[in-house]
Amino acid sequence: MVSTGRLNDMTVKKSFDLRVYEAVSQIPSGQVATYGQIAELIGAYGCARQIGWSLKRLCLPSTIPWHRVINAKGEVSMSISREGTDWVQIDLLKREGVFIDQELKIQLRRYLWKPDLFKDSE
DNA sequence: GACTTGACATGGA
DNA sequence: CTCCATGCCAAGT
Repeated sequence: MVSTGRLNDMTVKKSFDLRVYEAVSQIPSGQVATYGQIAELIGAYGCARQIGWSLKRLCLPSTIPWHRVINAKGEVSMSISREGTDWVQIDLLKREGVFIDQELKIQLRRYLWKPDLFKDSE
């Protein structure tokens, strides 16, 4: 809910993170979603990078299935900055039954989450 | 306060 | 399919 009243910067940022977390929480086990999907879902199309930042802030005390968020290439985003949490993500996905090949490629065709939002509108 | 980087996406070559 | 350029926004320097 975006109120018309003016909010502090912290509040705005916080709400953004919260929206990200809520969207991510909706991803069912055994499925994955892309950063772009999440961004579009919270009404921030094109802001995929911010999704990554939001998740980075959270990560550790995660009741959120952050590991189900991957990039559009169908691969877990690997980065030295993550201190190996990327590999943890891969492990978690595998435990949920998501098959990942040697190239770290995931079949989006098969595991990509389909939000209820659109359904059969088209 | 400007410049560079980064857990990204999309479209054209 | 891969590589390059552009857009987006926040954080670090």
